[in-house]
Amino acid sequence: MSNTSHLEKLNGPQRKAVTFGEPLPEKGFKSGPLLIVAGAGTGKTDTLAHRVAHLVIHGVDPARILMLTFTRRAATEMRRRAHDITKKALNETLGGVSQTILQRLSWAGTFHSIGNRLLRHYSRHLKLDPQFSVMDRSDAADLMDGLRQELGLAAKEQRFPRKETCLQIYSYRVNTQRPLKETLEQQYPWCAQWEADLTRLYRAYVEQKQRYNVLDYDDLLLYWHVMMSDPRLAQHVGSNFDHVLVDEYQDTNKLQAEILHGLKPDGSGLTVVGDDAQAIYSFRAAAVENILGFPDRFTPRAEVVTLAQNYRSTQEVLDVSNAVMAEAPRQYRKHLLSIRGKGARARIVTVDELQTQAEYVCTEILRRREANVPLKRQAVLFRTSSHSDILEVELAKRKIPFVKFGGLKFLEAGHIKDLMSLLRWADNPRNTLAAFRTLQLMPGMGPVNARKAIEHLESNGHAFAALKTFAPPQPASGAWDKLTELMLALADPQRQWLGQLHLARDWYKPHFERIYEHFHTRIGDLDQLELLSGQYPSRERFLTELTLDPPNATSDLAGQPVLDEDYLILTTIHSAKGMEWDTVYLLNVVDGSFPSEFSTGKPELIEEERRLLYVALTRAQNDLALVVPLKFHLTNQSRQGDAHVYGGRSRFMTEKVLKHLEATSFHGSSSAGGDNLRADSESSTLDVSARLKEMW
DNA sequence: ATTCCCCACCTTTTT
DNA sequence: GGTGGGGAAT
Repeated sequence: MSNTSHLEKLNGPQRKAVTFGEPLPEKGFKSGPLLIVAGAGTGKTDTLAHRVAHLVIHGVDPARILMLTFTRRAATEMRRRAHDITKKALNETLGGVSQTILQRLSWAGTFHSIGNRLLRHYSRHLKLDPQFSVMDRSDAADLMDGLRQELGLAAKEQRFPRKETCLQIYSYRVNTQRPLKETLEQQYPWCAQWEADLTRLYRAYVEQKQRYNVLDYDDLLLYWHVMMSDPRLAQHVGSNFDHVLVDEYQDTNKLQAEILHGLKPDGSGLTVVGDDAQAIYSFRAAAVENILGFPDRFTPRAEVVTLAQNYRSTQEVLDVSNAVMAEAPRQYRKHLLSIRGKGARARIVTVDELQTQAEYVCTEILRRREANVPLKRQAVLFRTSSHSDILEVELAKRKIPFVKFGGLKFLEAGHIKDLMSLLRWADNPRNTLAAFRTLQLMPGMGPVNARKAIEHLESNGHAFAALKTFAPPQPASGAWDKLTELMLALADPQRQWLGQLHLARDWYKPHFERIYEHFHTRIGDLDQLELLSGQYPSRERFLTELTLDPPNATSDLAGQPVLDEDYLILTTIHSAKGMEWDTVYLLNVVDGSFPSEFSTGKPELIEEERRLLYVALTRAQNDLALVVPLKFHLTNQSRQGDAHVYGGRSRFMTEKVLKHLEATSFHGSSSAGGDNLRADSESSTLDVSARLKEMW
């Protein structure tokens, strides 16, 4: 094959990973199982994308290439890179690309979203109604809570686990495929006494979901998994794909590994990429054993290619990262080597308190920007979403635009859930959870009447026409007739999606204004939701994809135009994985916050925190600053109280690590004087009285 | 049966 | 600052 220009920029191991296997005589490409162990910044996603391009060049149908990842953000990135690189490679080797080839490269996404697609497609083989709704986490918790009350578990004399805990246990047990007893003993020992009750609860939970025709996140994997445990179905599903490529393999769990195994039992065409040092999802039942044990799952063993050449960061940045990992008791000997040379020394900056930290970061960001590093090339990372609160205020004050990833819960807001419920119900009349919420939006409709109405509908085969024959309580009667009309309109299969959200909003408006005291502050969200709805081709796609892929940044809510401008990135470390920036600031490098106080109990949790730190550090290309606020307000303490702790630099900042860091400190305005005011005589004088008059 | 009001609790990380 | 639970008023 002379078509090799796409390989030119790759190093040896990368090229080996990209080309592993052999072209088939006619067209197509055959390969055995392949594991790519790739340290941070070694170009793993790029390598994966090049491999996709390589397959396509050799005539593999892009529609028969399945690309899976664990997180949404990685899925987006993988899709984008695969698309770009394939396009480029095809242009160079074949002298042109037909757009349809690229469009066929559509099987790329998270395990959950691909699961959703496959389940809807294969639903009739699974006795599954393809109109199923996908519940988000809080829907699932609501459902769990209802059953918890119903079964009388809430009123135990001894405290029964809370709904979130119940759900966590359930999810962990499902994703690890281990017995409940074992899950309880090892992960939730304080709940071990409730094994029998929990089993009862979970059985009811599963039954209820089936009755409502709803699936939770775990079900998307679980149903897929069940589908793959039937050899004939598994063979059928697997035969859709010649190649399966998985990114972030270290974060997959048992269920996902078994799904892969079912898709490609002999490992043919299976490529997985990962880095054991970046495993940070054990709380989601991720199993590092997946990646460690991958080669031996197959006979002959899977090929292993290791990438250690780091393209991203300067050696100074890598020195710090290597030093942190070197202290992990369980040694991951992977010494990252930069091809970029030494670079600037990474800094550890001490500030007196959180406000100063915010000021320091803002000051530095602007300074870097003057040095021609645009805001987009800079990022602020933190352990927990709320850690950026104070910084966000300061950024707003200084008019520095930013986008925040992770933590934000647009879909959790009550008014969004109201509207989503209404649409979910219209989309899936059996979705009683959605119906229950929607019905109670009307005045005079509480749980009891809502249940009556639902029973009435049930006995009429869930036809919305039956709403007409139900007698609602007096205060609801007006709203009731309008709801009947609305639901019939929305349920009409002829009705196009465009405009449905607007119809729903019209009905919702009076209830919205009655229910929420400060409804004005919430109207913007409804506008956003309506705007967002226009981006989806159908109601089902809107509901499902918004649940699986919620707007993850404040920017998504701030509207599109902002995205053309320069903006700073704020992100949790979990959401930052796979990303890179010129300059990275890491907040709160303080014990209790980093590692998180919730993780200080068990050694393996501490180790995960260490890997998390490693992920954070290795995001930086050129400039890295760790910020250590000395006076750290305790979260979770009494609100008015000024409780705080002093000292407590992160335990990961040992002598050996500090050796690679330049220690400095920063004094902000608040530490300058006792009265907290800037000694600043230059500020222009204000004619206050004139200003006040201007207002009228 | 519903609604309203007060109080406790809250905040890891993601699909 | 918001939400969910519990209890009293309507």
